[in-house]
Amino acid sequence: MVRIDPTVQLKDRRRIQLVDATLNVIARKGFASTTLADVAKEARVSYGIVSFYFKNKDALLLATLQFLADEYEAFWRAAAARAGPSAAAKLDAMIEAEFHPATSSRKRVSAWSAYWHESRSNSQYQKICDGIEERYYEYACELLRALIEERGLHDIDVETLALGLNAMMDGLWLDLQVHPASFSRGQAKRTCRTFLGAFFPGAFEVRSHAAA
Amino acid sequence: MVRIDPTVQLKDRRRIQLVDATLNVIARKGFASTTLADVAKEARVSYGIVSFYFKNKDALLLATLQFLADEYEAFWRAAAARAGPSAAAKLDAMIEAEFHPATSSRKRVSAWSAYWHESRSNSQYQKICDGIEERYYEYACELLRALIEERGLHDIDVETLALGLNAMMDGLWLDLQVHPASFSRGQAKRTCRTFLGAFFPGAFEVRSHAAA
Amino acid sequence: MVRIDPTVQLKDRRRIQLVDATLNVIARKGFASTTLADVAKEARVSYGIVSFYFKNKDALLLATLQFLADEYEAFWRAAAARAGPSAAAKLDAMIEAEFHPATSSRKRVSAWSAYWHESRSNSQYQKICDGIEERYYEYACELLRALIEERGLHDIDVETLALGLNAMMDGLWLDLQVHPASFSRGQAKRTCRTFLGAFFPGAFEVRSHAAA
Amino acid sequence: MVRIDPTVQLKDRRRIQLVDATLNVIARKGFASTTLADVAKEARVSYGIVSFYFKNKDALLLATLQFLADEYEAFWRAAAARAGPSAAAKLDAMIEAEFHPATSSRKRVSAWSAYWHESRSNSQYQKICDGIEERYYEYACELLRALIEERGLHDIDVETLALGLNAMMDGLWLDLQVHPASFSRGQAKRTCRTFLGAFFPGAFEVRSHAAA
DNA sequence: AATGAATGAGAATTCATTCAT
DNA sequence: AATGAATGAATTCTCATTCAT
Repeated sequence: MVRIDPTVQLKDRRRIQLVDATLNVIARKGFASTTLADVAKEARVSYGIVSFYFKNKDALLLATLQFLADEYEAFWRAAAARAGPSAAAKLDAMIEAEFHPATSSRKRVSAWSAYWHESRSNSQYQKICDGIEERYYEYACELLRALIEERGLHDIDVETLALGLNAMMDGLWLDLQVHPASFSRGQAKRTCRTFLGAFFPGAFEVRSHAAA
Repeated sequence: MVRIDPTVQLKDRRRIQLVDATLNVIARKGFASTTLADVAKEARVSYGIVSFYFKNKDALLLATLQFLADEYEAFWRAAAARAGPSAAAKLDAMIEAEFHPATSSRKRVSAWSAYWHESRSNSQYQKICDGIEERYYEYACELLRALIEERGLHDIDVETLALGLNAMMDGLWLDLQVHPASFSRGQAKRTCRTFLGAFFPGAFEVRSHAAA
Repeated sequence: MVRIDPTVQLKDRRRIQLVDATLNVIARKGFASTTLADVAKEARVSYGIVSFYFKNKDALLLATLQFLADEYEAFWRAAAARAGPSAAAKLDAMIEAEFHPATSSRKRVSAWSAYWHESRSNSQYQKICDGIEERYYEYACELLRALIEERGLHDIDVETLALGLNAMMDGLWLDLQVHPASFSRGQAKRTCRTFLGAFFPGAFEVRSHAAA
Repeated sequence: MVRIDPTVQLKDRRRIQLVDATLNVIARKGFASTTLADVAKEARVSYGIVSFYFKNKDALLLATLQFLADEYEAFWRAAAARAGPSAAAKLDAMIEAEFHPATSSRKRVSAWSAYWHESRSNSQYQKICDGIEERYYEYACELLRALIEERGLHDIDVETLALGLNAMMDGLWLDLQVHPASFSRGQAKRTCRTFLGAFFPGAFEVRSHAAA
C-alpha cells in the first residue's frame, strides 16, 4: 500500500490514490483489460474523478509508469547510499533492494512487465524505461569496476557482468510474477549473489535457505 | 520460423498465416492495441477470415502463444539433440538456440513479453508459460547436474544455477526488445557463457567480440 | 427527400442516407443537440453504421455541409443554364431556384443557418461557405453588369446591388426558417423581384399574390 | 456595450458579466461547443459561480438571448427617437443603428446567428426572436407607410418593402459574420440606403465610400 | 470458402449539475 | 458569497462478433 502523507496536497494525494489503484487493476486484470471504470472502482471513487485528475487514460498510464520509475530509482539509490562505502556492500544492498517487497511487490512487477512490453510501441514509455535501465547499468558498472580494481582482478569484462546482473534481476522479477508460488524473494537474492560470488569469491555471502 | 509445408491443409496454412500476422501486429502496435482488423490487414486477408479460422479473438491469441511455445520448445530440443553428447555441448547449443534469430526475433520476443504479463490474469496463458519454463528448467538442471558430476565439483547448487541461467536468458530477451539498438545477440550469448564459465571454467568458450 | 439513384454504389447510398438523416435531425433538434444516436435512429440504421461510413462525427457534419453546398450550387447553376440567354431571365431563374422547395426546404435552410454560425469557429466550414457565396456573388455581378449595359443605365453600383441581393436572399431564408408560418416562398420571391425591379423597371415581373 | 452601473446590485453585475462572457465564448468557439467551464474561464470567475447566478446552462443561454434582444430593441428605438420627426430620418437612423458597432459587433452577430438557428427547436428562443422581429417589422411598416403617404406614392407594397429591408439587414449581419474581412459596416449601410433609395429617390443619401 | 457490411456492447470522454467547505 | 472537487449521465468512439451474400 502506498503510504499517504497527510501534508501532501489533496490533488497529489488523489493522483497517487489513482495510480495505486491502477497498479492493482493491472496486476489483477492485466494491462490490456484495465479500464478506467475498474480503476475508479478500485480506488473507490466515482468514475469522473479519473478524468478530473488526469487528462485521459494515456496520461494516467504514463503517470503510473513515471511513479513506478521514480519510486524504483529512489529506492535502490537510497539503499546504496545507506550501505557501507565499499563497492561490494553497495552492490549487496542493491540486490537486497531489488527484491525488497516495497520494490518487487506483485503489483509492481506485474506493471513493469506490462510497460516493458508496451514501451516497444510507445515512445514515452520507452524513454522512461530506457532512462531507468541506463542509470542502473551505469552505476552497476561503476561499482563493479571499483570491485575489480580493489581486488586486483584481470580479464573480467565489466560491461558483460553488469549486463548479466541486470538481465538476471529482470528475469527473476518476471519469474516472481509468472511463478509466484514456486520460488521466493530469498531464492532470487541468493541467485544474484551466487552469480556475483562466482566472479568475486567471498564478496557476496550467500545466506542459507533458512536465513533468507 | 514459419514452416509452410505444402502438404499441410489450407486450413492450417491460413491459421499459421494469421498467427504470424498477429505476432507482427503485437510487435508493432503492442498487445493491448492489437485488433482483429489490424491482423486481417497485416495478413492481407479479408476481415471475416479471422472469425472463420478462429472462434474468436481469444482463440487467436491463445493459438499464437501456443505456436510460440511449440516452436520455441522444438527449437531448443532440436539444438540440444544435434549437439554432441556432452552436457556442456548441449548447454552451449541451447544458449546458441536461445539467441538464434529464429527464436529471438523482435516480433517473437515482443509477443513473449506480452504473454508473460498477461499470463498473470489468464490461466490458459499461465498454463502454457509454466509448462515451457518448467520443462526448460528441468532439462537445464539435468545437464548441469551431469556437468557437475563429470567434473567432480562440490558446493554448487544446481537449482540456483538453472534458475539464474533461465532468468538471465529471459532478461536478455527483454533487453533485446527494450533496447534493440544498444546490444546484440552476440553480446547476449557471451553474457550467458561468461556466467556459466564462472562456475565451469573452460567449459564455455567465450567467443571474442568479432566472432560473435 | 433525397432521391436515391440505384446505380450509385452502396457505400455512396449509405452516406447520402446518413447525410439526409443528419439534415432532418439538425432541423428537428438543432445543431447543438444533434447526436449520432439521433442520426442513426432517423436513418433507421444501427448506431455503428455511422462510424462505419464516416470517420467520426466531425466528418459526418462536414460531409453534410459539403452535400448542401454541392447541391445548392448545382441547382442554381442548372436553373440559370436552363433559363433564356438574357441576364434578366437568368437572374429571375436564380430567384426562382433560390426559393424552390428543393433548395430551401425547411431542413436545408435550418442546416444552413447552423453552418453559417459554426463556420465562424470551424475553418473547414468557413472555406466551404466562403466558396459558395463567392461564386454566387461573382455570377450575380456578371449578370447585373450585363443588365446595366444592355439598358444603358448609369450610376448603379453593381457590387452594392449584388451584395444586397445576396443578403436579402440569405435573410429571407432565415425568415423562412424562423417564421415559417407567417410568410411564404411566393412572398420571398416577390420581395427579391420587387427589389431588383426598383433598379430595372419592367425587367422583373412581380407575380400577383395568388399566382405565387 | 455592457453598461456597468455602480448602483446596480452585485447580483445583476455578475449576471451581466457572465452573459458578456457567454457572448464572447459563443463567438470564439461556436454555440455547440460552448461549455460552462469556458464561460467561467472567460469571465475570470470560479467555476461554481455560474451555477450560483443561473439555475442552469439553459437559463444562462436564455438570459444571454434576452440580453441581446433587450439591448438591440432599446438601441434602435433610442436611435429612432433621437432622429428628427420625419419618417425618412427615423429610418435612416435605424439603418445607422443596425450597423453601429455597439449592436453589430462580431460577438453579438455571432450569437444572433446561433439563436436564429436554435430558435427553431427551442420555443423560448423562438418567442423572443419572433417578438423582436415582429416589433421591428411593425415599426418599419409604420414609417414606410408615412413615407409613402408623405410623398404621394402609389403601387408600393409596404409589407414587401419592410420584409425586404428586414431580410437584407439580417443577411448583411450574416455577411459581417461569415466574411468579416471582405466588407465593412459602411458598405452594409450603403446597401440598405441604396435599396430604400430606389423606392424613395432622394430620401436616403448614399454617403460616398470615403465618408462611410 | 470468402467477403465485408451491419450490429451493438463496452470503453473513453465530456460536461452539466450538485455539494461540502 | 464563493470555490472547486465530486458525481454520473450522456455522448462519442472502438471493435469483437454476427450474418447475408
